[in-house]
Amino acid sequence: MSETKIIGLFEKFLKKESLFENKSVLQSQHVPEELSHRDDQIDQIAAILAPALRNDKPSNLFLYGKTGTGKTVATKYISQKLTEVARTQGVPLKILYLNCKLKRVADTEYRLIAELTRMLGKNIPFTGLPTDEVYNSFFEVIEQQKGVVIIVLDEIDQLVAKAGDDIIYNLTRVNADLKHSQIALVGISNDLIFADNLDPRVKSSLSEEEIVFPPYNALQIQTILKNRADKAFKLDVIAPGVIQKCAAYAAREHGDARRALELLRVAAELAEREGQDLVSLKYVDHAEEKIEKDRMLEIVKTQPQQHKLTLYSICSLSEAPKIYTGDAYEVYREYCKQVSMRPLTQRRFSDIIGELDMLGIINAKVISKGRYGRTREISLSIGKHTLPKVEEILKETLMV
DNA sequence: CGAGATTCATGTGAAGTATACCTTTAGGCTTAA
DNA sequence: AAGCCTAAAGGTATACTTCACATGAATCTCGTA
Repeated sequence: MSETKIIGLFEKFLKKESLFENKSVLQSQHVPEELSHRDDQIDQIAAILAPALRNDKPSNLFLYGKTGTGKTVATKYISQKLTEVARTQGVPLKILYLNCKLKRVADTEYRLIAELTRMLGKNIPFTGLPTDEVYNSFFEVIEQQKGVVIIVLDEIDQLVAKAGDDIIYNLTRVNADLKHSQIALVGISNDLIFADNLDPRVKSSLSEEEIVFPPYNALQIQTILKNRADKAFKLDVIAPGVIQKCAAYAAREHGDARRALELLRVAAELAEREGQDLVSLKYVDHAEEKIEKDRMLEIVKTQPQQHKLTLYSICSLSEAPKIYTGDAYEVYREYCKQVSMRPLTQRRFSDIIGELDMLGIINAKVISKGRYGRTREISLSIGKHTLPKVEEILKETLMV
């Protein structure tokens, strides 16, 4: 591309008016002024957490619901209001929000407590300290608050799956030793049956109160989208039917509002990039592909080397009708030799397959082939359009 | 022919090891009085 | 003498390995009809 051409492109970009009035309204972290269709839940949460304003410990709270049903946004919404009121009333109240899914941030006991302590302003090294030492620091900073601390643990199911439920138990018991402060837990889970596999003691203490977030239906998603679109876009840039289509797509997937918003935003971005001044229906389809692709690529990029190599082995077997752990491991060893990396044992390899499965990149289910043993049947859950790009990235970063 | 034993390939749990990183401590060096 | 830096010691979490045992249905075995 010649220089003049590039400059021409920039000029065109600047001349072209953006379709967006305020893009951040469509971002998933955005907390709107008004939350539609969640009045019941919000009232309940507010009622349960309200004692915090009188410096009493609120009940621990447990929120269930599929992804994109507004759990997180409702909690954040209430957190904002609560902290606001607390500040004006001079009540010492602290709300900590932490997403447990974040790998290498909050997926073990140590890391979780360390992160919480950091949030309260005391730095904790990533490793090296005894866990009870970290607990002590945590204790101290909590005690310094001299008030109620509400800890919101988003995607708590992920944490428990990886690190066990003692953490929660410990957290609920911390209160017994606190003199000047109290902590209350708010657990958020996408997994509806998660609590059933919990230690009964933990379960009873965590879910003193429970609130279920039902999925939105297509109509509700539409109103949500409309509300946000009005703020996010300039007048008349959305073709008729686009909002309905986004809502329909999302409703198909258990009423995931987050997904609907993302679809709308990405569709508009694509249209804008192509210099259109109208977001037409076809961009919604493109957006769906792009979102899927970006999500996969993001996950893949951030994997550690060994996981990448594991995934690459599976990719190169993806032509085969059935992939079994043993076969994948053979291929994996070959690649290890090629890039002169010391291969992991099959034991660990098996665990990594399990981890990749949890991430939703692959699908691995344990089957018994009777006389021919027991193994995992592995398949990729990467779409056709995305696979080449994924392989490319793996190849690049692995230098195969 | 059918119930029970066998078998295979790998899942899975527990315990041990290597590595990277933390704090503490002791010793040595510098500095200022 | 006090202050500062460095290196070693002692300790931890995490990722991984080693060892050992568990799994579960296709297949085999063998007694019975």
